Amino acid sequence: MKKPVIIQSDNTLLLEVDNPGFETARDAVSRFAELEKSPEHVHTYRVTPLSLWNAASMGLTLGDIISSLEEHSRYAVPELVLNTVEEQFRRYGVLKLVKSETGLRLTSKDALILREITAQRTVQPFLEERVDDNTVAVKPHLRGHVKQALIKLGFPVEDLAGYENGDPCEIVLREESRQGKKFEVRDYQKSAIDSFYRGGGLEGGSGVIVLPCGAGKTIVGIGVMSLLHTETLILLTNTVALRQWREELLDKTFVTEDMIGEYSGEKKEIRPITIATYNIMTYRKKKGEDFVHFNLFMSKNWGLIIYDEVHLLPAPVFRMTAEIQSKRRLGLTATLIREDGMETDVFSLIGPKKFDMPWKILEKSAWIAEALCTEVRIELPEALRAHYAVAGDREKFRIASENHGKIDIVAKILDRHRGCNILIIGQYIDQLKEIASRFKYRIITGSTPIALREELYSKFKSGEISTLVVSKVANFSVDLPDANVAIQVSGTFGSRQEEAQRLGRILRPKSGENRAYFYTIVSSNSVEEKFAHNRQLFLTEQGYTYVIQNEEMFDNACR
DNA sequence: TGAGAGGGAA
DNA sequence: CTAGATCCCTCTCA
Repeated sequence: MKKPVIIQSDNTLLLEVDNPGFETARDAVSRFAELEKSPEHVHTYRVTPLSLWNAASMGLTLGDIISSLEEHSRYAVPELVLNTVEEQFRRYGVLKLVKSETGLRLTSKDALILREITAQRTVQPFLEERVDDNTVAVKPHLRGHVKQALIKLGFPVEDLAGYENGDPCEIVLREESRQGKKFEVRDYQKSAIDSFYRGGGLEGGSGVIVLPCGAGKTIVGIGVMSLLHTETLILLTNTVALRQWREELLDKTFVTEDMIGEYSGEKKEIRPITIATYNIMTYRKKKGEDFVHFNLFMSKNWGLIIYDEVHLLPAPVFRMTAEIQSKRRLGLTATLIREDGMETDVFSLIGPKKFDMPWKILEKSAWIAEALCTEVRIELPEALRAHYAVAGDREKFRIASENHGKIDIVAKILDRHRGCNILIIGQYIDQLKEIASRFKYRIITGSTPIALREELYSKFKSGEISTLVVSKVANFSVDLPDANVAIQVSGTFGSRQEEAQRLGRILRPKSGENRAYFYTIVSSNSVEEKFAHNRQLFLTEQGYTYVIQNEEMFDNACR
């Protein structure tokens, strides 16, 4: 039997999808390589420095990686690839930050590399005197800056300088939630908590935990808090998430209401456990002035800072985080991918990836629903084609996205899943309004008042309403109820995390048949196809396949 | 005092 | 890059 992987000397790995060894190879390779392209038959992964460093920090050894490559490769692994893998992998840990009695030290067993590095202009401002051949003193308050500068030179630092303990705060998990339901931390959540707390040698260090939507990231955060027993600052994206965290804390721990503070536009409470939005942290009176609420970081002796949805962290919060490297930091996310090149900042300032679990494995053990993804491709109607041909690039995307023909497909899908809880998700308000009025469904957009949203959500939950039309609000609002069918009629310019979030909407485990359906409708032969494809990359990496159908195939499948 | 609209930011 | 959503502040009105 031919093996599934072809390794090319440019560090890309080609995986044959139809090969019987595909799944095993994919699971092995995705531990240390990133998915780059995923057309039908051959998927391309790339080994990057960052993917190797993350692997290294998760405890994978060079031997593991090389034997994975050799095991799945059809031909001999190119010498060039072996060399780069080895060189990049070894760079993690060449430089270490440690604490001495007198301060912070950068050390390396390799005196030559240390000399070369410390001669760099980008690093020098953060350094003090040389101690010996293998040691340089670092300005203690510039710990984050030096790490950022070094990773940009290609040398990720292993930060062993330790952490300051914050003020104590007792956080004890309940065995029964306040509503009387039995509460148990799931096995994979325990492993996640454990790999954060013990991984890397320093108790309760810093790093990122990656878990799919619906897999209980809040519980992981709370679990870590219950090990550290310290005053904690929690940062998150919006006020709905804020309330959700608060509820979970009250429900799953013995923490009382007066211990939890809300720091947002409305309230400015600072309590042993304080929950704040990123937005307020980045607020300033005028452009270029100081951040008004920066002091929140210093206002208490925090022992742990939790960054929810760490992939959305705004740049100023990175800068603030550089200043507080002696605090323990936990990042939570469903998708570590950032499309803006801040990956190395996450790595050096929050920490390396500590835990990651393929969605498909959670699906197998029924912690999340099984998802069937279908991409339906339809032609642009004759009337639009002429207009499309002469339109500019931006306009083309919009024309393709709002393709009228999509509405007929929506009708067919609705027909097929009669009686299910269905969400119709899209990006353009006009398009969504049209769909809503044609099928007589209620619509929720950013301008829908909170009270009305909640009313519609609860009707949806109770089954009074079977179908809702939602705009981009669906990407953010965590309290959007559970559905088993999602129909995506348009999406943004190829954001992988958006697709993941949207699929996450329907992944909460279902009673009965534990299965969910995700449809995305795309205009064929248009710019939309390319973007749709890019959106799917992350999910493909996680092992989901999109069944691609044209209109005719889709009709046949409906019969 | 609180609700609600409007503006700016990223 | 779009269009959309969010959040925070300030101002106004009752």
